[in-house]
Amino acid sequence: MKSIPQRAASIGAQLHQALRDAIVRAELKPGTALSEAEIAVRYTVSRQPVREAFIRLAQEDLVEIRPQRGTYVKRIVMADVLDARFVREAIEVAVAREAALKADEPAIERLRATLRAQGAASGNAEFLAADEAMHHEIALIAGREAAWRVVDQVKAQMDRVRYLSYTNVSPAERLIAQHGEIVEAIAAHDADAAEAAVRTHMAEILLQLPQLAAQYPEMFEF
Amino acid sequence: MKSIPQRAASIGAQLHQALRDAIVRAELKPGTALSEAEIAVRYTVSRQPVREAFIRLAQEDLVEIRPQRGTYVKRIVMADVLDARFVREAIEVAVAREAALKADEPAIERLRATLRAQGAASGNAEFLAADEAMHHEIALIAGREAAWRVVDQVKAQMDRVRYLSYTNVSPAERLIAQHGEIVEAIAAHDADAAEAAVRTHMAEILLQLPQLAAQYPEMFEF
DNA sequence: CTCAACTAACTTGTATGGTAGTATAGCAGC
DNA sequence: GCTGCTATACTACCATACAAGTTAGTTGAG
Repeated sequence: MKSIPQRAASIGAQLHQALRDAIVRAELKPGTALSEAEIAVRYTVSRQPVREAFIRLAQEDLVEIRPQRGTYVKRIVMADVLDARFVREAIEVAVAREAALKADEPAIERLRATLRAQGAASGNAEFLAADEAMHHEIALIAGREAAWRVVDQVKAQMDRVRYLSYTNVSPAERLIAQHGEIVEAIAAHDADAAEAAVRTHMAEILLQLPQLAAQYPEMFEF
Repeated sequence: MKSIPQRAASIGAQLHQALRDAIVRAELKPGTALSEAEIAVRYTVSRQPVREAFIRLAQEDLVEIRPQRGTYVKRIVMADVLDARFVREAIEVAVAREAALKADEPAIERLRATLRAQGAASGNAEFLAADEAMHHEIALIAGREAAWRVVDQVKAQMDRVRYLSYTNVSPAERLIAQHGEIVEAIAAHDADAAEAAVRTHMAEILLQLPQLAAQYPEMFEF
């Protein structure tokens, strides 16, 4: 871990990261009005970097810029979440199949390690981080880092939903068990089983969605 | 076609669109140095909107902004093209399967119409536009507009390759025949056949890539 | 009381000046 | 001829000022 000086990222980029996190974690609630000027004074920077961060966020569909009117945290649109799920399933199925073919012993051990880490996680945020690490690791094993970046972008819409409830609707053990099946399928180099396990896992969010939409209606659209 | 006044998009957004087109069509060659100031005078606007357009392009991996150094049109990275292909295949396979299940008679007729339009297309740009229309139509039939937006973004890396050669390596008849198979599979509501046809079609670019990389080495990296 | 017009306080969009970091060409010294 | 410093001409980045559009509230006429 030789993290050399590494020129600090531009203010605009830092802001983008910070705001993105806040939106995904629902600290900035859907529908909230942002304002270049307001954010600028809060972070004691000029409006320009804030504006640039907004542009990045708009391109990720996390905020909506309405010219001369204001910039708003996008409400969670049911259809968008379902579409994100669809895309994510398609990509992750293909990734998992490749991982099942390519996985060697050390790779499998790394997967099992992330599984144990997730079991030991305490708290919602930590659990979700471990969840993400697991999926990311599979992509790395398949040698599809770029594909993971697409998934990472798309799944922001899904994560917003997951962060809504501190105690997830789906119990942790259930999700960990699903992860276990994926890992074992990959370890067995069984691509079909891996595909099936991923599809089952990806269907899980469908169970949470209606309940959360009923619980937080002001955050959803439609 | 009632194109109401429709507030003109911001200069930054217009520039983004224009530059994106120019890059994908290889009018701006890979490796070219851009410059906020230079583009600004060329379009007679200030540097700020140019800067914002650059940020958008950077997020799409079409340019690389090197702080205090310059902004460059990204070279075509072989691995990126292959990854884009991988993601696109994963998504379009899933989309085609859904389309095969959902397609009704008028939808099938629209597909056949795009096929005829492609046969009548003259010139490379027109042909590629028809190609894109075909894939887009399938996504619309499946009701996966959002998924198509992801494909559209990812496939920019592939289109850059396709625009390199005015006479595509793969003859038009061959590609049209492949499209025909996809359409007929969807018309027959045969999801498995549709999947197979899409995978065959997506493999086509793999044949062009090595030849083009050899022909235009200065545009590639690695 | 009703409603239209004006005003004031917002919003994002654009232009411009200045700053700091980077690359390069030229010159001095060896 | 080669190396190392220095001036200079770039670059992206940030701050600030101004412009133009939107919205809400207030005021005044009917």
